[in-house]
Amino acid sequence: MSSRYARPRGTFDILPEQSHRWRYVEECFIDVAARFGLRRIVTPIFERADLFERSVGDTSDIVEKEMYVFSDRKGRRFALRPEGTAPVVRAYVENNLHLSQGTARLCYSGPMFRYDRPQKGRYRQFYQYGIEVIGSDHPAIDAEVIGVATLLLQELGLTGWRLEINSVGSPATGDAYEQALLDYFSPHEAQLCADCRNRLVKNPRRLLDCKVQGCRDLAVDAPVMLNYLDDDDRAHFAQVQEHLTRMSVPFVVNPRIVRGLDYYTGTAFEIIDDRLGAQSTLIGGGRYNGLVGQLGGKDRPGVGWAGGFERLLLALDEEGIAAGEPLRPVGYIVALGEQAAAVTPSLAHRLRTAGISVEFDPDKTSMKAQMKAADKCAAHVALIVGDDELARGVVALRDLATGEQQNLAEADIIARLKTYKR
RNA sequence: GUGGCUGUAGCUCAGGUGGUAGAGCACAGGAUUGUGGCUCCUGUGGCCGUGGGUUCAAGUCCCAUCAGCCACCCCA
Repeated sequence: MSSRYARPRGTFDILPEQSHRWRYVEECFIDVAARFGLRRIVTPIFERADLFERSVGDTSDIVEKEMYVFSDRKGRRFALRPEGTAPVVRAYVENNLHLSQGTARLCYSGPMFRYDRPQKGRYRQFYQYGIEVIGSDHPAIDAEVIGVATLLLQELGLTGWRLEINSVGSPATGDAYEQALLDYFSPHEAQLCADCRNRLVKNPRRLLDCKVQGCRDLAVDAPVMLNYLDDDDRAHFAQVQEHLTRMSVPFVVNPRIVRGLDYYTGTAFEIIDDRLGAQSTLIGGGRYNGLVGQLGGKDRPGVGWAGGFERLLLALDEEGIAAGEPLRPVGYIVALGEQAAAVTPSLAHRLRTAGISVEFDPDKTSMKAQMKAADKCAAHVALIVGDDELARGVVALRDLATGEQQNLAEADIIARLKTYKR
């Protein structure tokens, strides 16, 4: 149970019995993304620490207390990436993608790192998949981006989620709104919980979704962001909704949605599954029209989202969806006697060269043990080779599901095995 | 960073008030000299998370620490 070197807190091993599910889900994501013209981009797992400090916001929890920061041998400050958008935008700017693509459509997946207290659906090294579309402010793009997320969930067979959308406005209207919140809540400061008193100075919008009853009562009559949007933002948001409706993507407007990262502007959305526990956000994202310019590029609008693989798998568990199948060999070679054992490796290699998956275990010698192993690895057929078969130049091919068995010359085996899936 | 619960075999867990460990599953072998799944029998497997303390004696009591789970916070 206790090994000398335990894995770091908040990390996990993906063992073979689970790894096929991860692969399945990732392939499903890539497949859906491809239909939208989203092409894969891969960025380093660590970046200059200030990339995140500037983009995500240096007063955000992420950079204040959750980043894995380290210095290299020359004293440069780096951070294990806590999120995917800033690195993608950095790559967009650095490689001048605005010149080669009209609107860049990108997708990515990989590990992210956040020094959080682990709990259900939250880890220190976790895996995200996400998309970013950079170069257009058109509301159709917002709707399309959201559509990628809902289509993915739909194709995975998931039904227990809901889409909530909001518009958080531009920096200017956002500031005005936050001031309105302060004006509203400040007189009641004494009635707020300790966390909310802190939010008052740090992140006023978070006052809206406090879980403490007293704060919730106050929040009921608080100013609503949507009333502070300027005409452009309001029209944009309305069109996003229109497109979603025409796309038959069900959504609810939730004016309380807050995004935790500073770079968000305009459309914000979350896909929530309440069965996942406290960490119920399956996918979250929104528009970030100032970020590209802020990171030194031409001023280009962007929209995107990210989702957590762990939470997606949790949701699949919740709905009893298998998500792919574990690897199983077509054939398992059962070698009886030393003569057979001597030719088994080469037989296996010829079959594998022909594209057929076969297994055998030279450490098992009894027929019983080998047949059991064939059964356990779920092989479709057992290829039995003993003295009789060797003498006659055949292999006994036993279908493990039906029990039917026949002798075949090696030349015929390959054609026969190819009739089995995988 | 805060709080609650929990750490005993590979896995899931039993082990009143302290007397140096057990089950089921899994695994291995056998019943069945070359035929798996089912059944039965047998067997392997344990620094009882780690360190310290109390005691003649600690899996059991006390302290610390690490880890897991869940929640707060935050977010994917």
